[in-house]
Amino acid sequence: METTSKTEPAVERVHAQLRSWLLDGTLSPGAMLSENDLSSRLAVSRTPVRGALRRLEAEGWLTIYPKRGALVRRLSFEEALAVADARQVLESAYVDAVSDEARAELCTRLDRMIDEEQDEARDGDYVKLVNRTIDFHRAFVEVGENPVLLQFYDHLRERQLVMTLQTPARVTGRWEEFTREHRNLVDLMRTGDRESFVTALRDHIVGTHGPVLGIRC
Amino acid sequence: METTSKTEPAVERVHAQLRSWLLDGTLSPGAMLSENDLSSRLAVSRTPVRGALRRLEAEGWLTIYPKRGALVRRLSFEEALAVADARQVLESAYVDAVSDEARAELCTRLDRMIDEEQDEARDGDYVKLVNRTIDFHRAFVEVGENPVLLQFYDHLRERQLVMTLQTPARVTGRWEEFTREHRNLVDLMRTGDRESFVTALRDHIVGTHGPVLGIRC
DNA sequence: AGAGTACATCTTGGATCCAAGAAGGGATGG
DNA sequence: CCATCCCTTCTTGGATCCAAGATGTACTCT
Repeated sequence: METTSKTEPAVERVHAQLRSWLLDGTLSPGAMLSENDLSSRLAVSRTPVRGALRRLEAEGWLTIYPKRGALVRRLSFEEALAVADARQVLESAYVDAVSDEARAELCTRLDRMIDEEQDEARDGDYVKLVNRTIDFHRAFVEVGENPVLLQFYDHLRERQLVMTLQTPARVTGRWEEFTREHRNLVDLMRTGDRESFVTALRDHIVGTHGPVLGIRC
Repeated sequence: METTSKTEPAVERVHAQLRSWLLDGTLSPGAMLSENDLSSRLAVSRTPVRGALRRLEAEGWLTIYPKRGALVRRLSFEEALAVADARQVLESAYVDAVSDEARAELCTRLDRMIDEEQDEARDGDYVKLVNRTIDFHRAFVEVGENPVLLQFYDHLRERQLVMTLQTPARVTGRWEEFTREHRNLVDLMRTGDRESFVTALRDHIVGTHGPVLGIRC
């Protein structure tokens, strides 16, 4: 039987720490990681660090060059486009492939989320606002109730997050526009008009991440 | 130990070997892996084995229970359904989201593949036939020219492959039907009728994978 | 002086050592 | 006779040791 272990292995802690450093920009793409440095900084030996690096490599965060070191992967322009396109595919996957009740339920939920978006935009709480928009887009995938796709989607968003961290904050005063586009997406979702939804979503994603992709890479 | 190729680290070889063992059924779901056993069998120390296990864990093949060992993951019924659904989402992603020329080109290519399917079905070359059908379905994703999605798709197929290896039942006499359904899919793709394509694809995948809830087609 | 080479140093990869914990078995008590 | 507890043994996780390769520098030869 599987019982929960009392003590968490060091490799888990190291992996979690490195992962959070990757997500908050402490370790940015192009950085070269030293096992010695990490092990001394985390007060463990090189063994758990190596295990964590292997995992992060398999997760697509790093590329390990034999005898040379671990490099934090930087997405190419083509890969960044592919990530955005993949997001678009997943978010529009269930527009016309889910029951009417589920779709109606989703739309009321989305409406609530947009209302909260507007409140937070008024309050100027940008951090919450960003999280809210992430949840908004994620909801289009959640409705499919497919944990495999959802996990992959989260992976895509993490990659995008790292890319945006690289660019100097440029999202400032377009919240009104975003909210309007979000409302439009919900309307199209409600009517089940897949064709229009796809094009609107593409414009929205390209309009949001396009500058990031174009300016910086 | 000293004559190992200097360009390829041992951990790479171990990882590749374990991966192939997972794909050919030598290591089947539910198996418990022993580091000592693997290291002696592969004539390396436990160190590269551990690294390979970490990578395989991150790739979703194993779950490592601390202080207990590595278990080859067995997909639950719900996960198997999710994988099949995810495949369906990806294969139908570009039915109406790609240029007419690309779609026409794809369809002629698919027609050729079905012709070769029939040839091989006549010859009774089932191994080639299975690979051909895999290529057939993959082509629907390839047309999107999205390496990120394609890699994910391959991952899904690998998981399905392992599941089919688990089931002793082999589908042998339904090739005519499969070919007919494939022709139908190409027709729907050619007209760009997404609605019908999705339902036909769902029936096809469920019809083939449902009975054993492993894979086939 | 410039280029090529040899060396010194640093880092990673593999092997080994040691400790902690989990599984199994046997003894003991109810 | 069965359940519980302890002890032995085995496996994994972490730390350390050693070797091989890569980098950078300084020296030498033309």
